[in-house]
Amino acid sequence: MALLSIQPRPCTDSNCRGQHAPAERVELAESLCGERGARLTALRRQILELLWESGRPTGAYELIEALKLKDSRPVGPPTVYRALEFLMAQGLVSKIESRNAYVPCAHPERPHDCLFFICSDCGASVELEDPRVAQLLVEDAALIGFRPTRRVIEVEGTCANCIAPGAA
Amino acid sequence: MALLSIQPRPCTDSNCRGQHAPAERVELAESLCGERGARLTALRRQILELLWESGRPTGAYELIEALKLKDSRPVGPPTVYRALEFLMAQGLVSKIESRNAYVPCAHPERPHDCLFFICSDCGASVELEDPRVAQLLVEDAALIGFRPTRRVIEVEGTCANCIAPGAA
DNA sequence: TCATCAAATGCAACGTTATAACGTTGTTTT
DNA sequence: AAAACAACGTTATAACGTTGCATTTGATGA
Repeated sequence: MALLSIQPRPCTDSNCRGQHAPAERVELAESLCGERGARLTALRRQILELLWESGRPTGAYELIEALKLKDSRPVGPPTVYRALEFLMAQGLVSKIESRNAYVPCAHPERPHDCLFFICSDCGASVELEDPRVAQLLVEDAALIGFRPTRRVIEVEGTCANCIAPGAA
Repeated sequence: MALLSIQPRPCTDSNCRGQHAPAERVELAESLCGERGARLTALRRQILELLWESGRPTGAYELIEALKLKDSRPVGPPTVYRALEFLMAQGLVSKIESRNAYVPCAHPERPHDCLFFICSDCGASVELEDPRVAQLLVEDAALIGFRPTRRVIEVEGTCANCIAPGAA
């Protein structure tokens, strides 16, 4: 259970290559929800924190376990899934479909069709924005008269760390 | 259960805009497996047929039901999942991750990183190839030192038929 | 302050998707 | 025939997700 190791996590977004601590990210979520009149309750906030602290796509049932450890509050699956639904609706979290797992979004402040690169070795995921890909998908959709609503782009493979394990 | 309605299915692949009947597609699969020394057994073939006949992403348990109806042979989940695994390994079938469902591939004769457009209304899916998207993903992966193995690109939305229901 | 209402959460049961573990069949090779 | 192997069958169970309803919480207004 690496869920409780609080670590900054690299943000490899094409527009932003700094480092962000979970706390910082959660604060941003807080203020965004404030602006929008959406309620980031204690539970929702806690789940978002866990996702930031995890550093890899995390399953709903893993979150349930982590919440049990964190404050001995037992939470059922519906509760967690509802919280995830809220977080996804706010653009704060995305689902990794190929893993049935959830990741926090680096840039919830703007609409985001992200690419996810997921390492088969270590399980870590990296989020990237590429407007060129988004544009091509729009064009391809138009070709067949298709009106897109949601995009899922996930690339599985081996991340830089796991290719060259010397450079931890 | 629309699984047993045998219909040709439009192939909207960027290189091929004709129509293909399921039988034709299964024959191609047969000959490909022959060349490769892979065994397209009765069960595997039957599942591939069902997928071509279905015309939309189809779940493993739906296939189990369809097999029951088709020849009163009861088949368990592991059997179906193994057959799907084989078909995917041969490039004959892809999994639609956002639906937990499976579709036959229009062009198993060559390696294929396909885009899938899935209609939220009618459930139909259309397969498209776009080398430009593939190329961008390769570039983006290189940017972060990532070595890709598998790509999942799925666009949900509304298909042309469901946007303009007059033109059935 | 208190009644009220809606949103959020708790809870039990259930549904769906996928795999583990182990046994059987059937074909090929020797 | 016996060994070796691939495919398939069977049972159970893991993993993921939802429904339906009861309860709590928190904002709003008389």
